[in-house]
Amino acid sequence: MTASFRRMPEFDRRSDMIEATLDCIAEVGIQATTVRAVAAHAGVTNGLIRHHFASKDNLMIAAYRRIIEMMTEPALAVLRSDEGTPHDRLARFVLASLSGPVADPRMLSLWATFVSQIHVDPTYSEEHRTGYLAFRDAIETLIGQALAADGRSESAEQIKHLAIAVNAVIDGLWIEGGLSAAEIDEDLQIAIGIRSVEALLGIELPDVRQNGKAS
Amino acid sequence: MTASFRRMPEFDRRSDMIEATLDCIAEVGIQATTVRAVAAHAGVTNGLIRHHFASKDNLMIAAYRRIIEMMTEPALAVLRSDEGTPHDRLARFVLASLSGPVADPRMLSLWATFVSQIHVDPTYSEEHRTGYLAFRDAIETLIGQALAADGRSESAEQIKHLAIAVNAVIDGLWIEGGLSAAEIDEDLQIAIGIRSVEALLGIELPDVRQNGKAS
DNA sequence: TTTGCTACTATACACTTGCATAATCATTCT
DNA sequence: AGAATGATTATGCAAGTGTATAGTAGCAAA
Repeated sequence: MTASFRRMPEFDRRSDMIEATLDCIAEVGIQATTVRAVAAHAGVTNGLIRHHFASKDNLMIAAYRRIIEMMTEPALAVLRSDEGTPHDRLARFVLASLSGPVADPRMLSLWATFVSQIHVDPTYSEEHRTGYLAFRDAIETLIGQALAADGRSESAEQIKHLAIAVNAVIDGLWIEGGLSAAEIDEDLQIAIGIRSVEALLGIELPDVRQNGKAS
Repeated sequence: MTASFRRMPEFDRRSDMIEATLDCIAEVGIQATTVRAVAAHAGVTNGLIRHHFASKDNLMIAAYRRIIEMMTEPALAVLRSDEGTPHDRLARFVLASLSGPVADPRMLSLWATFVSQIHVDPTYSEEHRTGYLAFRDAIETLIGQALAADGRSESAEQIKHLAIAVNAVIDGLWIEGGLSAAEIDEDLQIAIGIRSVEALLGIELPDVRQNGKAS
């Protein structure tokens, strides 16, 4: 007997499965994230996964791409938008990196899972590189603009070093938040982030909390 | 036919297997780190692992404990030693966290592997908490002493927030170093770390590079 | 040397794994 | 309506999984 089923557009089904994969990894870990477990989570049979993704590896890579996108998108959106002063945008960049879905502890589990694969499978390594460089370039650009607006004239290399430091604080706070979970207040975390960036760069940032696109 | 073997003291064999487990995880990932793979790496049969560790889970937990120890020991050693000024010790703490075996990219893979398990298995969660708190308390203590030495009088809460920020920079730089591997110079990484801590705390740190126990 | 202990090996078992294959059923095109 | 297409299910397989169990052999004590 064959159970009845609904047909779905290619794209939606793929997304469903990728999302189910992420759910599985976050909930039961990569070891228990089998093709069957993902299928069950997505409400389909395991055979279907192989139909849409040639192999489990492909599914995992697709899931990794999705995670990178979810983690960097909010912050990169700030870079793309030309609204606000450089200081404003820098503050919103920090805010975007430490709040919302990005700050979800679940995201840390997923990120850690894939990071642990980077030195194992070169495919992950490549995916990581792309996302990482985009993120740090964004910080570098924003820092450069903010410093320029203050009439400062750091060298390109100095700016790069500052970007590394700022990137590190953001990453570190993000991890700390994801690991300590409910223990640390998200608002406090953000406040520390803003204050740290101010200290690192020697600038003052406006308060951009909550209202994502304040003018 | 039974192959010949050497008997070893309980402790050494356990250490061997834990080390083999870490090697496996770093080289082939947690998925391929099977009991048999670990046994092969340690040069014993799989049955022996179960003899020394009741289950694979126990082996993994033991491996996690080992990693935590390897990662925090050098820095905590700085805290324990009473040599040098507070500023000196703070600088050496940063140095210890970003150099030597701790900075080995392999360490990042291992760390990420276990972090990805924290939200899955509460056992890992507990192990993590212990190590993490010890580390951040150490930073808090060192910062408090350094600020006091400069005649500053931050509140306990302010110091805690600064510790969170400093911890974040160190963690972030450590990760950045582990992921970018040979791309970033370790000395530069350390220099950025020291400079960042100086900026975050508004203090000046001595140069303690290479000579771990300079006066 | 003999005895006892247990670290250690060898083997097997039940179960899970990713993947393959063939049969179905929903949809679309003519 | 009828045929073609391909998304979807059902089922099976070979390899690999953690673990259990029985036997072997190194080593210490007598």
